[in-house]
Amino acid sequence: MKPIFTSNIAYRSVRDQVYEALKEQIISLSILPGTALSENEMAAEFKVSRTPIRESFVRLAQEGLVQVLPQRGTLVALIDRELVEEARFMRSQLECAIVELACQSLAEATLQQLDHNLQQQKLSLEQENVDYIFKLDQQFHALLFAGVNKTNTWNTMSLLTAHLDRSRKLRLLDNYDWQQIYEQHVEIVEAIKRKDCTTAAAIMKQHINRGQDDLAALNEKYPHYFA
Amino acid sequence: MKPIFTSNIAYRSVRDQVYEALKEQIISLSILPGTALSENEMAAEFKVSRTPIRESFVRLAQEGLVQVLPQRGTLVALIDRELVEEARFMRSQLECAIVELACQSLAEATLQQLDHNLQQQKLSLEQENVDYIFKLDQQFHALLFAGVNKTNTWNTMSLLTAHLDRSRKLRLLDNYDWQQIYEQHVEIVEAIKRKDCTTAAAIMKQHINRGQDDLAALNEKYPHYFA
DNA sequence: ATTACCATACTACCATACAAGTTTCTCTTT
DNA sequence: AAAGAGAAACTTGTATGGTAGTATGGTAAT
Repeated sequence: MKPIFTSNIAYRSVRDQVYEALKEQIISLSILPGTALSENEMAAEFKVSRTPIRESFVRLAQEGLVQVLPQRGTLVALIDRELVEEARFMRSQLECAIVELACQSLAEATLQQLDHNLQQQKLSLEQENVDYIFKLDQQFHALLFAGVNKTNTWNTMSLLTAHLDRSRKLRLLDNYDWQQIYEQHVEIVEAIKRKDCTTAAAIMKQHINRGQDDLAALNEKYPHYFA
Repeated sequence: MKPIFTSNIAYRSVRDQVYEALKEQIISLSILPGTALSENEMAAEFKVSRTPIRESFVRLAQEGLVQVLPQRGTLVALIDRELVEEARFMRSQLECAIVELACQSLAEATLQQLDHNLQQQKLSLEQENVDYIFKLDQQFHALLFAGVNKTNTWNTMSLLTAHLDRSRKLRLLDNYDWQQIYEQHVEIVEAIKRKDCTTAAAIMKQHINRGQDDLAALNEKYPHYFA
């Protein structure tokens, strides 16, 4: 009688697994901009058929992370400066609004999570564990959005900021300023605790727009990674 | 010798055509929330195989417009109030920022396009051509974003505001306030021409958040369309 | 040496076949 | 009549085959 859900509590299709794996590699620059991605090649690599590979390409193409040229090939998208600038604009606007909301009301649980995150950041900083810091940085901002019930906003924004992340990653290859980033994170949390909207937003704006001027230099240095 | 691009200046795959057609129908409520979409059915309807249908579903699922239940079926997503609220938040923040940018500098060509758009709005208003007004409204805001070189921001935002559009469409089925919408559009353009940032942003904020309170009533009236 | 041409080996796109899980209906049993 | 078991008709997920367009490399003609 009762159909009810019989299974699949956390079923993840091959398509989604491939999508996530590729996306991670593209954003982290494990796969460099401009690299050719053949359906057959990837199918062989992941030991699956072309179908789930293709469908993951469809998703990545929608986000602009790969470029599909019909009958010619699929490339990891080059870094588009226009996209990077817009991603920064979007992030700047939204993150500032979020942090002001956070000043008005933020769950106690979230504050604890933020503190915990900051502790881990400090640790990773001492250990110079760059990859993990990158993840913690992402998580820090995601926590702020989640804390004011704007998870979907974060997710949507992330579709564009993926491009920004790629340029950030490129920049951080030879220029570490994690110390400053960490300190700004601390200041932001402190301002939130004081409910000091103005300061929090000001630091956030500075925080997001830091490194804005380096983009042209990166383009000079790695011209073949840019569109 | 010269490989060059031999063809396909504006080739659109079946997948993309199906995607666009379905998306339009979902947002315009031609296909109602909760409707079952079978791959086989759609394949028969569009007279193509399941493959391009499936791939269009993948895209729609990524935007949250359809919900794929493995081995069970694919549904047009119900309207999620949380998504609608967040879409409104995101739009409010970004549109206000955009209109302020527009006050600072906007291409003359864009201003003309806006004026032309407003004329058409007025005409459609008199003719009560609702569907076309809806399109013109979209175009009006898209023009503002394009005028300050934030097309990608508009496109990314649209991924979330599609959900908002659906609730707006539902609301407009029995409640026409296009006159007010048109007047606000006029005021916004006038403020931009005066380079009056404050007023422009204020009206825009009001413009975006109009109808915010109706969502609960809609949920009451059409409960089976909501999640 | 250079150019034109053609065969070949790619590519992604679409169609189809098979697999595995879910729902629904029917028939049997009580 | 009600309930349970099982077959059949769905569903989406994955694999594979065929097609058309593109890039490449070799060959022949100039």
